Amino acid sequence: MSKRNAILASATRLFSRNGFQGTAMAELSAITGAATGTIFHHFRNKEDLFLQVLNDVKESILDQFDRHQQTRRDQNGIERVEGVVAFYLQLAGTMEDQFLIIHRHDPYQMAETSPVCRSHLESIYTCLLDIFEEGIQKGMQDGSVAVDSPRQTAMVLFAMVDGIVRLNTYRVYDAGTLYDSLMVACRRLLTGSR
Amino acid sequence: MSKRNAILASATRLFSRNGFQGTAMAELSAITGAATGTIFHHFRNKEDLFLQVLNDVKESILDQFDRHQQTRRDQNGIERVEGVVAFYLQLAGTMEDQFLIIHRHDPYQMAETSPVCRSHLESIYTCLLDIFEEGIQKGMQDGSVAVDSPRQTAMVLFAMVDGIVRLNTYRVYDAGTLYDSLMVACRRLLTGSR
DNA sequence: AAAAAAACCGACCGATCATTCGGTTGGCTT
DNA sequence: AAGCCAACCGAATGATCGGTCGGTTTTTTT
Repeated sequence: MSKRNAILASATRLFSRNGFQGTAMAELSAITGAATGTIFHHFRNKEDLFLQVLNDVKESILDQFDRHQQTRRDQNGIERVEGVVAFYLQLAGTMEDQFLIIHRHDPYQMAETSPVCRSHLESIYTCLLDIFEEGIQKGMQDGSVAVDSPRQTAMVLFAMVDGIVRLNTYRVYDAGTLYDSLMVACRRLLTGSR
Repeated sequence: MSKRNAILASATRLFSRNGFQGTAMAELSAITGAATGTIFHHFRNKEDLFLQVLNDVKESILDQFDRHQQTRRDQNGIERVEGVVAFYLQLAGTMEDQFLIIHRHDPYQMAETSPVCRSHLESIYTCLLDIFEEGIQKGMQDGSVAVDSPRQTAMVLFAMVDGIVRLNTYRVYDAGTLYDSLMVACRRLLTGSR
């Protein structure tokens, strides 16, 4: 692995665990074995490094969902939505660091001054909401889903699933056993019945 | 207002807007007019100050919900739950700073080393979940709510409502128009129908 | 193999950080 | 009025921070 990629990988872990301000370039240097000069040779400054990390996070998450979408073309609406929800929960576990970064306040704070950062965040949310909405709309056509507004339902659904993921990462309560309840809630939300 | 309270008030705003590490004691000193020596006279260190702020956040949030609960003794189960959801959304607007603090990663990170911090967080979540669960259980008795597990449903419901609040504060998408959709989702989740 | 370019190094810099400390003030008790 | 103590002050401190720079090594190009 090139030094640049090693820096990016370690930065992802440090930013997700300790946050933007809690991550020292000296620590990143010590972990990767790259001199601080090398880090600043590859990245203009700390914010630029964070932006590159966020870009990788965006690309890997969107890539995962694109791949998932292509394998589920035969399912009906509600099956697709439930599949996406399950896949989201699974990804939040396997790509913990990436999800932690977009769950922290760092990128949203940076988005207030950096259009690039805002663009990354919007890409992620647009993609996720589109996928939820697509399943809902398909369900409205094949009769497996009955809601008023597909977009708003997608947002509420996303807020619910993402909220569960957060409860899980915060570890104040054990939300790990909520999988079944979440699925029941998801089905109720989309059909109005069990 | 005493200097101590002025420090606490300004610290709440700074911690919520800029986070724990993004808040400088010198800035707090400049805003409040208190010398840095005065701040450290009232609070052992920065973490102690944050803990006091979090304690105030806990007390004010719990106080608000206690007061709200006492005025709704006549409603049936689902009305109470919907009332709590609406009140939660309203509070998230009027007590924006307090909610921002418990939405940041700062307290959860501190909770890993500080039992006091963890205790505050648990108090908040326990109280909120208990209130949701109480309404659900009342609804199961009077027939207005039909779910399997009241506690798990309370968690899913809370995750959904809190997720909407987060979507709102992050401002990547305008979630301000989701009020009606959230209420519909809430009702469906609790009854299995519109 | 020579030259050019890119990757890499680590000592160094100025700024900023949380925290300390010796001293002053003002109200309360005796 | 004397004594006391908590509130308050702000200059000073040592550590740490992001970032720079002049130089060396490695890779690519010609």
